[in-house]
Amino acid sequence: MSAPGEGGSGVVSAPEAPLRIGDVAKLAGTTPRTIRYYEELGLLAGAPERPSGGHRLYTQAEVERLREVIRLKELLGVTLDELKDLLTAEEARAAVRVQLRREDVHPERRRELLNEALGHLDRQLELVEHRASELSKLRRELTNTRETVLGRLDELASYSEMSPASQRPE
Amino acid sequence: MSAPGEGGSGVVSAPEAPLRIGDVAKLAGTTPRTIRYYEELGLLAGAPERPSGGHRLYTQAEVERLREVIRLKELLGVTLDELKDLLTAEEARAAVRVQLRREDVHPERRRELLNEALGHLDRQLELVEHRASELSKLRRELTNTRETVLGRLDELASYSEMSPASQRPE
DNA sequence: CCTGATCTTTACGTTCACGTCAGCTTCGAC
DNA sequence: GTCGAAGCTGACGTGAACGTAAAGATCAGG
Repeated sequence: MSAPGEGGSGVVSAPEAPLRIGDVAKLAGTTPRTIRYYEELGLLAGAPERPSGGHRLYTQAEVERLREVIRLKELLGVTLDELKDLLTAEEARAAVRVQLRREDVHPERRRELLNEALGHLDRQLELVEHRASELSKLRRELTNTRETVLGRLDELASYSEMSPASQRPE
Repeated sequence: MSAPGEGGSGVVSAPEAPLRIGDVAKLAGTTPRTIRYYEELGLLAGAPERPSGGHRLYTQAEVERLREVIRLKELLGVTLDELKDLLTAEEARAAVRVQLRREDVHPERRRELLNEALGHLDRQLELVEHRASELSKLRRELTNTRETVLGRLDELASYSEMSPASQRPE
């Protein structure tokens, strides 16, 4: 995906042609309205780039972000507000990463930041793991029932073998 | 939970004192309104027992059922209508079980019923397994990130050891 | 039998997560 | 520069899943 060598000008590493809201929507499998809504809620950090005309412009990264938001929404089954909190924490972590890039951060502060990030991660993990385990439980229950049904079918087949009377099932 | 030996009369195996809608709601962690709503949608098979006054009466089994409905709703993240379909299939399977109890069912018919049940189960399993795997994926991603952060913290600790300058973190 | 708590139906209100329409501006391609 | 497609900002509409209020009937205990 993403054809290389597009731009006529000699800019290296693909200048990432700016995407318009409609394109982003299609790429993420949603609608412009939804994107604006998420932006309004603060889920998508209202595209700061609004050159000349008021049209929103996005990069591929924003598409990934949107995809992630949608994915999390579906998987976690939380409200958009709750999701916002989670993502805000996520962004805090990203900010922390930027901070940590610098070498002149006091090691003490470094630890603080890392521990904070750890806390956020653990909160999310708890949520995810709980749901995951519940789902696994349900899955096991269903597979068990399935096995039972299969067993009954086998049993039925055996009987058929023994009594050649009711052969030819179809 | 559920204190044994309650009834004064000598009826064996607990006659299951009939529950009223408010009790059921509390036991299942929801509200009467929700129960009536589910009943209206056909998710709960509108309590056929309405002796004398029009008040609904339930058994413990109905509570379990309600709990299951709520559980599935949360875990599968489907609409109540979709959930109804799933549960209807589930009930079809229950009906099949009753049918299968009888011995005078033609083996051919038996197989049909069992295969039908299998189909329903497989549909549900597909749904559940898909979600479960997606969630596991997310869980893995989060744990990985967590490991990375932990690594950074370790790294930080090592540095502290090497340069005794910035000791005493607190 | 009285009374307060609980239940009944009916019906309108509410929140979430968008859909949709209106009126206007902007983009892009010819 | 013209013109249709796409975007913009309100603003109102909508379906799902209940909440809530009203007006009356019923139940359980003293």
